[in-house]
Amino acid sequence: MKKKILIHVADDHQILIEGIVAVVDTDKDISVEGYSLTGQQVIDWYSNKDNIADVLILDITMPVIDGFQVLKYFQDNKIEQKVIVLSSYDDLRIVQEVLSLGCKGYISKNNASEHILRAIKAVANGEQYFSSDIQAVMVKSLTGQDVEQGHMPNDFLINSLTERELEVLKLITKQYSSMQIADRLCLSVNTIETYRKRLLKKINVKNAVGLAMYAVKNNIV
Amino acid sequence: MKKKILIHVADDHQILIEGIVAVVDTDKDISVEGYSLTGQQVIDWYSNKDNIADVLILDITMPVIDGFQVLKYFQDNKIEQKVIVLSSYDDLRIVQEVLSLGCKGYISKNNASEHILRAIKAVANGEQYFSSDIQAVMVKSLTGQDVEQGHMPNDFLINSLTERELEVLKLITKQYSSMQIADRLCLSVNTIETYRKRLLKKINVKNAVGLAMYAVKNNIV
DNA sequence: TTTTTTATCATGGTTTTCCGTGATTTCTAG
DNA sequence: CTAGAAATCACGGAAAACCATGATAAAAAA
Repeated sequence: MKKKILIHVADDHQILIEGIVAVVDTDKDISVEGYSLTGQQVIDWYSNKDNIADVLILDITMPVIDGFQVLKYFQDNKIEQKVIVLSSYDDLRIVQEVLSLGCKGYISKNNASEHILRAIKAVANGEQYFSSDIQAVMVKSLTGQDVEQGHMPNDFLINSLTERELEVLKLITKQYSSMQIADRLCLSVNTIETYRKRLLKKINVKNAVGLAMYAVKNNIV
Repeated sequence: MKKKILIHVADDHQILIEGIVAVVDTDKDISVEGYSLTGQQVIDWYSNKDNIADVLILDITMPVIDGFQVLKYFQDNKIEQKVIVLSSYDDLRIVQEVLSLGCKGYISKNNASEHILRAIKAVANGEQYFSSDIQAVMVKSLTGQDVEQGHMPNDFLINSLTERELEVLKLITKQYSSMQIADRLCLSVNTIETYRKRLLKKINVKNAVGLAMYAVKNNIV
């Protein structure tokens, strides 16, 4: 008898975990080792025992410590964990980001149930796996087509923002004016305006609204 | 033998439906009649056959036609359907909004699995049901405490925005300037500026960023 | 150590947003 | 029928955001 593939599931919505468990239970080759409801729990688990799971199913959107940070934790601590990211967003930048953080598969929640079993088996087997809609956006971007309402020519990812830029960005989303931000951070207004300009350029949006939308999308807020 | 409670589940994430089915299947008094993956499917279903489900589990966040619109459809067509709203957000305004649209229960996805069975039975029985974290925000608001980072004194709900206002708001979130919006809608720039001002006042935010954040929160975008 | 990045500030000019205030028309609900 | 939304437009002024460009010091990386 073959050894079962052990998976660990991390998602802040318990009900979604139940869904995955239900689907996975229909397959005799896979079994759920355990689950985490927060990013912190995942990190705790991997810091205590040695990793037992063959594959980690990881939600990106979690409060406090999100999927990105969990992946960074693995990277920083040289933990070689096969990870499949589960996300509501089919944004190419997120895909790029998690891939660069060493994740092996990416499936969209929209059609998770039909892809998850194949994804787990593929990744456990050392391959990569992407659900069909994610493949679609990847192909689109390769063929130069517009992806996600049209601002794809950006090499600029979340982590290319510096601490300060991120700080300013957050305050912008709180509707602070440049002057208020300057006061808050004890800096010159000119400096803040410079950050604004840089953010606009880096993120490649037209105005503060674009920055806010970007911040939301990448759950910076 | 008692009759089973029939439920219908609507959520755009298939995997979440599987989760609910898995949980509900553990209870002998409830069974899942069917499910919908889009708001349109829900409406279609209720417009064809006569309603068979005792309770509808409805996700608020769905593309194109969201939960709000489904509830409005019921209201407009005098369909008396017991509905439990399932949401990722514990924002009081959303709770108020769905309640005013005739929904009988509201549970947060965060702890859906522990509340869903009780919620279904309560609602099927003509009662109301709210998951614990939702009750918490309701209590907070009643005791006058701040709910959800502090701007709760607004009588201004999503539906108090007119069609035009909503249209302008959407374009603002797409980073259009007033002039561009005017062009797009074939209106005077002055008119658009008027809408901007009205939106700021109604929603009670400082600037366009605030409008964008509001739009995101209330999934207008 | 040299180069690059980050953080900081500045000047001057253009565009856009924000604010107050008020007016007309059409449509709708009392 | 009439009062009130809703949609439309206008003017003038203040504030804020956006744009271009460049500079300096410290820290980090190569």
